Amino acid sequence: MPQYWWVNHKQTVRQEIGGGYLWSPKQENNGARSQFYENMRIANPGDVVLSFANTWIRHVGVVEAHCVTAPKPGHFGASGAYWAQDGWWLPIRWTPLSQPVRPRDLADELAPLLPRKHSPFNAIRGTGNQKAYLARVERAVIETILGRAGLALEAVQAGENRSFEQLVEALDDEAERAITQDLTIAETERLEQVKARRGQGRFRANVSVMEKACRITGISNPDLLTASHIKPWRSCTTGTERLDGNNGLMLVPHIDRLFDRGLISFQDDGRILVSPLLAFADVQRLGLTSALEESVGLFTSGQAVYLKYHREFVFLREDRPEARVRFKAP
DNA sequence: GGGCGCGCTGG
DNA sequence: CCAGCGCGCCC
Repeated sequence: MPQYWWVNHKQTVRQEIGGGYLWSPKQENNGARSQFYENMRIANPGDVVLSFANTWIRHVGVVEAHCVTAPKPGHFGASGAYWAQDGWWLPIRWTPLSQPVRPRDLADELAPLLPRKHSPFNAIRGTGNQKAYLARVERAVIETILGRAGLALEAVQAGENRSFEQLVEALDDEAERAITQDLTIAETERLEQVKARRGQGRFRANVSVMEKACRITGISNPDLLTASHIKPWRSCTTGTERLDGNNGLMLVPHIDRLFDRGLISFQDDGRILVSPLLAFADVQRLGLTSALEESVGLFTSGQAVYLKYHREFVFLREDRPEARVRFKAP
């Protein structure tokens, strides 16, 4: 069953509609959790989203794939200058409404359908709710809005979504262009940084020195392992970060993706943490259950330490204390 | 299209 | 309580 969402995004509506995505920070600037940002991770492919901006709903979208960690889009410009550099990126296939809808005109109909908390819209005042970004709504809200727009929900859902791999490729292509166009970096160095995107070259060599097997599955055959970034390659801001073996794990490829989505991660005591968003069936299918049982004590002094922070994980090494991030209990 | 006040959320 | 943040409104 799909879920239904409503996004308030006046500040970035042009970029997000034009680019076919939603982007949000992972937490508020003071580190506080935001349900509206967490919803970016809860959204599934096939979910339906209403786009609200400047008092109008002008687009409806279908979520194309799960969110991934990604840097703040460069073309946001001055909008959201205070947002963190890294956030959640959720690909959306948008459809414009030939008859845009002003929810204020439907306030009486919407009032009983909207949630009491985390509502994107105040039906009494007839205004969008400040603070709300991606908000969960009932199917009936979508049907009411689309009914007024003269558009069937089925027509919106019909159509091909791009695959997760295609979308992530396109996202990474952007980061790669930035590197290849940066002529302040020597050409050989640019090449190595680009190779690191695929877990190849000097990056792989650096990681393999310290990581001899996949820490989740225990697989040690190098042919089956990908050199994966802990801080994703597309989010790295320096060549050092892109090539640093400290910023890597040898993982089997589908585990690599789970890291990218923040669904599995290491705690600083070495335990593997599985996000509640990952279904238990997935955990079993991946063969993670035994790893979970035996996961305590994977790390010894001097090895990489992983910290849980609002269900997102950053890494640090004891030999790089300047990069230390304070542990915050969930 | 950018700045300011307002009201909801979370700490 | 206060801080943060995105809307409505204003220009």
